[in-house]
Amino acid sequence: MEEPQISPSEWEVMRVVWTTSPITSREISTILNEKKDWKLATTKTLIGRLVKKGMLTAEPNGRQYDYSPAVTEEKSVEEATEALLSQVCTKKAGVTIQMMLENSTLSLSDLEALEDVIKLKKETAPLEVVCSCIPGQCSCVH
Amino acid sequence: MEEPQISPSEWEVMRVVWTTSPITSREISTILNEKKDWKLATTKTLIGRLVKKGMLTAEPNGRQYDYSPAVTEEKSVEEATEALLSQVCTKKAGVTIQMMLENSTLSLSDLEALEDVIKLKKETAPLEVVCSCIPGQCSCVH
DNA sequence: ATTTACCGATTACAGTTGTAAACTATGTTT
DNA sequence: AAACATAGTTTACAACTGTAATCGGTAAAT
Repeated sequence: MEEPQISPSEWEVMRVVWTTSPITSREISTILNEKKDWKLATTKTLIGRLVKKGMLTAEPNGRQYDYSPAVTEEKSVEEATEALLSQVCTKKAGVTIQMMLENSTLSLSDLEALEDVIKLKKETAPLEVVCSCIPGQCSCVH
Repeated sequence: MEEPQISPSEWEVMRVVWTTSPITSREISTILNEKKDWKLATTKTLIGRLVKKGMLTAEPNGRQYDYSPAVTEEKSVEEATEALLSQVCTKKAGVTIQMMLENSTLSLSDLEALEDVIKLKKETAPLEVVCSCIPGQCSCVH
């Protein structure tokens, strides 16, 4: 029952389809040639796997297909962030996000938006986050 | 020259060693039994792979080894966050971080620390982040 | 001294991922 | 009509992952 994941190479393809859809395999391949030294066959393989995983839909159009995303980029990014945060103790989510912040270039409006979110969250923020790690997988004292 | 990555299952082992080291394979296995239905052999395989990848050091102690981390958790988490952000347009780093923020439980002091970082970043923040995606992989107008 | 328990190392084996060639069928060009 | 180009599909194959059994050696227990 595990949700199929989008692998890094597959993600390259998804980004193209998220940006432009419907789109053909040849167009996807042409776009990706700017970044990846992939043969057309490689791109086709990745597209095929994404269709099988239910990440892309394939609409027949003549003798070829028009591909479109079956999942949104937002949802996919969200799942990726959840996967990341699931790997650290809940108490470390703060410093992890802080690290990302420090390592990213953000615009003034990005930062203001973040401030707004933080301001809101402060209204209901706990004094302390509870750790739910099993004993031995983080340094919190249970 | 690719840096070997820590797989999700291997990450479970790393978390134990980051928390307690030096530590033996049996101790690691015992701790993880709380969370994973792994046989001792499975844990040993993962430990072996981590040693081979240079993520753990193995110090002989009698007829067994004491394992310790060869990489820090901070550095590893940092690389994981970089990998995540490399998958989205630089212009979307802000909303991505915002999403993580919204989906996380953070303490008051976490939020205040974030505010401090943001305040500092605002001093040198650009009005707009430049996108460096190849054409077709994001919706920015180049 | 044997037997037993336990250690790391080797082998196993299917599924995923990265990367692509070969194949089949159908349009297109000459 | 024959040759060619092109679309998707099938097959390939090594590396990595998840999960574990088995093996070979040694320390401990009888």
